[in-house]
Amino acid sequence: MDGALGRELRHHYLFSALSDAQRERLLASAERRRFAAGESLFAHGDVARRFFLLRTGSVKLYRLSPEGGEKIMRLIRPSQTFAESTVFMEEPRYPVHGAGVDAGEVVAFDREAFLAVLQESFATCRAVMGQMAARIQAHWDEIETLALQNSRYRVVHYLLSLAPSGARGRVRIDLPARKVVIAAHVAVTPETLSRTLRVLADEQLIEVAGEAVTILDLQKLRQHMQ
Amino acid sequence: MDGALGRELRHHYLFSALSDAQRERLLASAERRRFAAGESLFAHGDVARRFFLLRTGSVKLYRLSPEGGEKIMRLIRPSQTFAESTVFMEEPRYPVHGAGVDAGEVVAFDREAFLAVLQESFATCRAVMGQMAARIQAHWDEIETLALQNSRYRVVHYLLSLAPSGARGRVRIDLPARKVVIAAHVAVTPETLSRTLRVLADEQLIEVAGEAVTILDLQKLRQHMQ
DNA sequence: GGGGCGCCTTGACGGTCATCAAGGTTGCCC
DNA sequence: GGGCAACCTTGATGACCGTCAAGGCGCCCC
Repeated sequence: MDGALGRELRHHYLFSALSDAQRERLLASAERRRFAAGESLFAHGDVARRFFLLRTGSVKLYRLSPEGGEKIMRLIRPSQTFAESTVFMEEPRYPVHGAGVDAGEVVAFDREAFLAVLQESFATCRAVMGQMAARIQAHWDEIETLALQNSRYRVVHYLLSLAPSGARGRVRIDLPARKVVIAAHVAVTPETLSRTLRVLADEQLIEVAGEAVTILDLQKLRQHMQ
Repeated sequence: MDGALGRELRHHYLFSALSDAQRERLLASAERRRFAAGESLFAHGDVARRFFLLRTGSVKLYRLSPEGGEKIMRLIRPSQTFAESTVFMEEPRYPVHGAGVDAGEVVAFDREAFLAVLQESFATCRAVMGQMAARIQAHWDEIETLALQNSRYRVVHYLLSLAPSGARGRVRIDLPARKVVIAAHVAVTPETLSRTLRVLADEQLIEVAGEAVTILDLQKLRQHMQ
């Protein structure tokens, strides 16, 4: 057992309402797993016996288009959980592919063990439901982004979604991944992403330096969406 | 109290695990509401005190794009619930607009009352979580659809999503709404939808008669997506 | 330091689809 | 039946963005 991991769980809000004994039970059936960049964690359609907590590195959830293009549906950052929703499916199967972007480590929790613990803790049930509600809301946002006809709006919408909610004025953003990955996430080609950022920079709306994007005036950029 | 509604709830899987007393408590705080075509039920950003069960008619959940175009995110059919996820938000606000498409009636349940009942019923918690998991999966599918670059794929993908899962060969589908509405749902213009259906018909893949679309060969249409 | 390899950028071109505009079809009401 | 209003279809045009191709830039390793 790993003390650091135990502490991490105690502060993770999916697990914070559990007793120490319950957390230990969960961890007893969990598996820690290192993964390399590009390594697959699970495939779309696989039977889902586990869900995950990312400790380090980054992970992409994606699907493959008919032509083989990969559409990234979500980028996972450390201390986020993913594939929790499979826990509640009648016939649990992963609805997407999951693979490493940058090497790291996940904790893979056992579905059955988690369900057993949930049964004893309404507070944790609520946390899980809250988490899923947040996911659903994030999906609405993403669906909205993708439905935006032109790529410029999609990119701007995405940049705005990365800015802290309370922010104003000048905001520095670190892109969570390489630009190819970002492009796959907003459903444009890397070329178009590059060009779009260029135009935005030319219009003095942003500055780009590698993976650091600075929004020069948040309000002004927001207005551009209207 | 309405006996028919009570019976309906007993067979709805979000409520079926409740005792009669619990169902009555819920209904006591619920409101029945008739709505007209186009009438708003709630606006994006409104504080959410209620979630809904549609009894008759149809409802659209949508957002407005910068230019004022309306992107329909989900079409609700009778006996479906919607906006359940707001129940679990810290600061509950509707994440989309909701309005009638065809006139009908909803039951509006009180958020707090539902939470109180949930606390007493793990089985219902599980049903809710299952429901939300299904929503999340549906969202993945929709996000995938929208990320598909060309409109033809989007339309075909949508038609396929309407076919019963076990079906084969010739399948008749009734579009769940007028074509303008469908178009807004797959994020194309009505003109493009019309042309796309025309082409598919010319290629002997489907037949269109008003709101009835017949897929002539399901397998063949599926292959067209690869 | 130089070569090679990713990654990103820039350019040219063509297909797809949104837009604008007009015509057709259906159903309803007087 | 005639007129009107939705809704849908069809046509013409042009902008946008995906594709292909080439060039630049940083980084690592020899």
